Amino acid sequence: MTKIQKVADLAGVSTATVSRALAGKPSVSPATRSRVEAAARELDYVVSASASSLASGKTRNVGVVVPFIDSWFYVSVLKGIQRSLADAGYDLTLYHLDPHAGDGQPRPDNPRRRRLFDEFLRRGRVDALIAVSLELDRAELESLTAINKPVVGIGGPLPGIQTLSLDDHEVAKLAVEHLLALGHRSIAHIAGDQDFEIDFHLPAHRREGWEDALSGVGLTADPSLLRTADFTIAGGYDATLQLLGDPRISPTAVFAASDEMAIGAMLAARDLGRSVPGDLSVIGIDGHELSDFFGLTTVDQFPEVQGRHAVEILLHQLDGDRPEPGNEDLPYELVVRKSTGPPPAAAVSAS
Amino acid sequence: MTKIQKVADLAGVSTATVSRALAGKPSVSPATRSRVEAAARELDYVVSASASSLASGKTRNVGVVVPFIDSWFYVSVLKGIQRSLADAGYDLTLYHLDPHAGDGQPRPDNPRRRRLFDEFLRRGRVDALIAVSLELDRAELESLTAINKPVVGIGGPLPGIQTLSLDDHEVAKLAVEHLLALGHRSIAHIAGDQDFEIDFHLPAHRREGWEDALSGVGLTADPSLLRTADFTIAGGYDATLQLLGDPRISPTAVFAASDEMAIGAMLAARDLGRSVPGDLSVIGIDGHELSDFFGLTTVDQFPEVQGRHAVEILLHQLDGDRPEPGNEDLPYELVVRKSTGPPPAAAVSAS
DNA sequence: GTGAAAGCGCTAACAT
DNA sequence: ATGTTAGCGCTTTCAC
Repeated sequence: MTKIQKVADLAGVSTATVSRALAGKPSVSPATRSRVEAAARELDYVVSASASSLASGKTRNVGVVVPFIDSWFYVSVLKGIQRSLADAGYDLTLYHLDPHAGDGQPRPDNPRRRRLFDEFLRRGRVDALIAVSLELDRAELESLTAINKPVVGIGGPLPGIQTLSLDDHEVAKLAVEHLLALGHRSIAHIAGDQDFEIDFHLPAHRREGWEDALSGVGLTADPSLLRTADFTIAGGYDATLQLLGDPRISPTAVFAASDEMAIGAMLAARDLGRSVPGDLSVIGIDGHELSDFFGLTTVDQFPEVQGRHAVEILLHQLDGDRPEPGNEDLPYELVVRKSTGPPPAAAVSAS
Repeated sequence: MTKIQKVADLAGVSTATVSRALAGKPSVSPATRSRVEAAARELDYVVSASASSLASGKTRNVGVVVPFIDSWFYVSVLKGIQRSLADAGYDLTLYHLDPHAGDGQPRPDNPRRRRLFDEFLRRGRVDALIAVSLELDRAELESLTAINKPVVGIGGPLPGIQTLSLDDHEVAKLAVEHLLALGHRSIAHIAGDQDFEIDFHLPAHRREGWEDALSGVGLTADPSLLRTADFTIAGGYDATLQLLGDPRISPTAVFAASDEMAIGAMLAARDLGRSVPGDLSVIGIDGHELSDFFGLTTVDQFPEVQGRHAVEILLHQLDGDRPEPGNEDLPYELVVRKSTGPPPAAAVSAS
């Protein structure tokens, strides 16, 4: 392995100058810089990450913690993060804390989780951290502030930390208002179930958005029009089977808390011989890659952009900018496709 | 930050002993060991990753290179890798080399790719590397062997490197033979398109498996029964529309090179009023999470297990075991669900 | 089984 | 603009 001294010798300068030249510091004359660069290239020299980190205290590596790595949303966010980080010359160390695998609630005594906070993050392997949909308890927040490294959270709020999050309440309201504007009055909701409440009560916020949009036009959310599912296509399918099979209700539209559940709803409607949107309108939230294929109307939340934005903030903080604790709302956008339309004439006249 | 000297002081031993005790070395008396552990706990001490790496040459970090991070297969492999690595106390640094974003073919001059091999991997940030579906050229293979770190490839073969791979030819043959055994004689194939040939010619191998299975029973693969698509549901849907719309052919079954394309085929058949498997049988390859929901018959390739297995091999090599260059076949399994059945009676009598 | 001491390879004052 | 030097915090011979 070639080390810095050799490069210094070949270039006829000191190791300090080599270090400066290669780090792109301004205080190096152009001539020297190019001689050093030539020598480094000649010798195929690459700085040792550990030596550099030890001496400088910087790793050029960012940790990312996600609750799931096999769900579309998190993967999209991760993709955005990875791209931006790579472009900035940073590595990305991936940590996974599956709340469904016991990495969730029982915080104080969850070994995986403790280990992440007590060991992995404190080994000094990362310069900063991005926490996606992680609700942290007091102790964890303290660990984070104790290591004194920039942290940005996607999903929030998190006290003392800069976070980005979607206004789930407003997003849901927008989706339901789209249906109301089309004339729907019996709007069912497929909410995320308990297991996902860990993410800052996302299911509850979206459910409340549904309720509020309805009361906005003088309607009350009918509990029998509410079903919960696990955010998957299969879950949405089952929930819709229940909704459409119940003779006591007759929803003309379904608002699902995720695109995957909405797609499940579309498939269920079709299997029951109901046309979408002729007999039933369906809307989701996400901007999932499949929503275009299925012609699903949705509220896009641009997860990849979320990841990119988080990195941007982090890089600023690493550049020395002061963090601005608090929560920033993320952009979203209603994308109307073919799964929503006016309610069937029968329903309108009946109401 | 607490450092090792403080722990040594508190425990009344030298820093060398603290290092040994905490690293679990055998040459420490039980009494000393527990005193050191207590002191470390008391002081909330965690070793500095960079100092440790610099002194020992080991990072306890593994690099993983994937071509895509937003496709089901790679995410599943990644999940398996991440879990196993975390359990073994290793971190995982994620590198992404998108062949579709110009990170593919033009190897010698692709900056992203060069940078990964020339810089990132040589900075000494990782102890080992897992390359998923990466076909490496001579120069890259040399870089890898030059850094003299364990490497295992998923997808292969790669000269001089230990690889794991699916026997795509056999897997495809099995899928088609399943259809043949049910009595099908007109079997279409939706192959992966050119863009994916980069992965060790996976599309070609699967297509050849289709051809060979057919010739095994004296049939010839009809070129008009072959379509290509991009491995997505939408792609499979379109391809199937073409296949079923062409009046000159009348396939009774479709073998798709991936589950997502197979699901697209099922949806297309349904939209055209053909029942699956009544009018058309469909089989895929993957074991995708959606295949169960759609009742898709498939050949499962257990991607998560692939990831776990790769880590297992790596850890052995890291433990000092000699690598065994060469390729190892991965397990697969035919999973019969409801998308395949005998061909319609009309087709059978017509043949 | 434990300690002393010599690095690991680089960066950052400080000096010039 | 460049060189000198003192670490960064740990691990690992080598002694004992």
